[in-house]
Amino acid sequence: MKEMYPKKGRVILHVDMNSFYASVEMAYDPELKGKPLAVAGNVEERRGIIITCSYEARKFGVKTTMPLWEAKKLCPQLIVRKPNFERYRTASIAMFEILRNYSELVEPVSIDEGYLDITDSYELGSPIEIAQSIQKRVLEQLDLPCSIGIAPNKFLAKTASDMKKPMGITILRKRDIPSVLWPLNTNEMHGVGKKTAEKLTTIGIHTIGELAVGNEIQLKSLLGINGIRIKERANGIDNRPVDPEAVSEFKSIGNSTTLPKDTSNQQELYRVLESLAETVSVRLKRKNVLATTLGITIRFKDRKTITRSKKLSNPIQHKEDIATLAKQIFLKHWNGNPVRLLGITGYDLVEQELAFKQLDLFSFEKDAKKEPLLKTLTTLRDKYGKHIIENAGTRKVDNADNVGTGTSFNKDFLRTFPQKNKEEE
DNA sequence: TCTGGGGTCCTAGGACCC
DNA sequence: TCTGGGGTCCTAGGACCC
Repeated sequence: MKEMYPKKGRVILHVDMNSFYASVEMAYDPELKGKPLAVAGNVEERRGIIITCSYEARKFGVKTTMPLWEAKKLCPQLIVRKPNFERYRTASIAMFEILRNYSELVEPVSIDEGYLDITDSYELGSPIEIAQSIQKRVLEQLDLPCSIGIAPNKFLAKTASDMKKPMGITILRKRDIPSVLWPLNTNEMHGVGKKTAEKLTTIGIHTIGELAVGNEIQLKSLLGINGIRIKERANGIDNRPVDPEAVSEFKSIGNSTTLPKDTSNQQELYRVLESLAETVSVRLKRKNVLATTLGITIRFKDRKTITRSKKLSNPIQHKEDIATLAKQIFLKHWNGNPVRLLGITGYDLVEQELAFKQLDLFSFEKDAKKEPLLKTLTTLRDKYGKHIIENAGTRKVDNADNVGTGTSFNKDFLRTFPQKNKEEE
C-alpha cells in the first residue's frame, strides 16, 4: 500500500522543534532565556534524569537522559524545571495549526516534530520561502525555535532538519547524497541505532556510503527486512507518503513508573499497580477505547526487564478490571526479586462504540440473519430462553482467563458457553 | 552511586488447524 | 509407520525513536 505512491518530484518538509520542552519553558518565562536550563523528571528523587536541555546547557556537556546529579556536576549553575506536559501539548497543537496553513498533508510524528507534503503548495512560494515563513511564524507567534529540512522524501527531510540546529533550514537533494550522506557513520542514520551499527561493522560496513552498496543477501540475513530498508534509505529512496491520519490511531496506551526504591513488598507493588491501572483507565476512557490485550512490565533491580501479557475475551477499560488482571499476571510471573519498575499497557485497542454495539441486543436480533455468529446466538436463545443471552451480555466473567465485565460476545465465549449449560441440565 | 516514560515495529517459536 | 507445509493466533523479547 505504502509503496503504491512513489510520486515523482515530491517536496517534503520535516519540522523539528529545537529543545522543545526547554524552549516552551523559556517562552513562558523569558527570564530563562540564554541560561543553561534543563527539564528533568523526578527532580527531588535520586532517579531524576534530563529530559531536555537548552543549548546553553549543552555547552557544558549536559545531555538528554543524563542523571540529574551528573548534569549538575558538569554545570553547577544549571536551572532545573519540572516538566509541564499540558504546556507542551498546547504549544504542540498551536504549532501544528500553523503548519496546516501551508498544506493539508501534515503528519505529526511526535509532540515536537512533523512532516508536511508541500508538493501542491507552489502558489504559496518556493519550498525555501515556505520553510522561512513557517519558521518565522512559529517564532513570532509562539516564541519557539525550529529547524526545517526540505527534501524529496521523509527520510531525507528528517536527515536534513537535523543538520542545522537551532533555527536551521537545510535542503537535501538526491544529488547531494554522495557528498553529504555517504561520509557519515551508519549510526548517524535515522533508524540505525547502536546495535544495528555494531552488527553492520561485522560485515565491514561503517559508513552510510558503504551501506548504500552493501550486499543485500548479507544485509537481509543480518538484519531482516530492516537491512533492505536501510540500504534503500542510504541510497535516498523512501516512498512513504505523508499521512495525516497516521498518528490518530493509537496502538497501545500504557503507564509505567520507576519506584522510589527497589522493593519486594507485595502490598507496596500492588498499590503501584493499582495507581498505574487508574492512569491507564483514565487514558483509555479519554480516547474512548477499550483494551483487548493487557500487558505488564517488570524491571528488576539488575535492570533485567520482562513483559507479560494476556489476550482477553472481553475488552476492558475500568480501573478495577485493569488492576485485578494486572495483579494476576504479576503474581503469576514475579519471582519475588526486588522490583525497580512496574508498568501496565493496554494493546489491541477497540473503539468504545464498536465494543458496546456488540452488547446491544437489538442489533443482535436485527443483524442475526447476516452474521453466522449472531445467528448462533439467536439459536442459543431459542433453545435456552432469552435470559441466557441477556446474562451473557452482562455477566461478569471472572475465571482465571477472563477478567472484566462482559462487553462483547466472541467466539471463545460461544465455544465454552453452550457446553457449560448442557452440563447443568 | 548511573541510566525515564511514552510509544512503534519486527522477529521468532509454539499451538493449533487444515 | 512416517511425518508435510501453509496459515493464523498468541506471547515474549529486542531495537529504535522522541
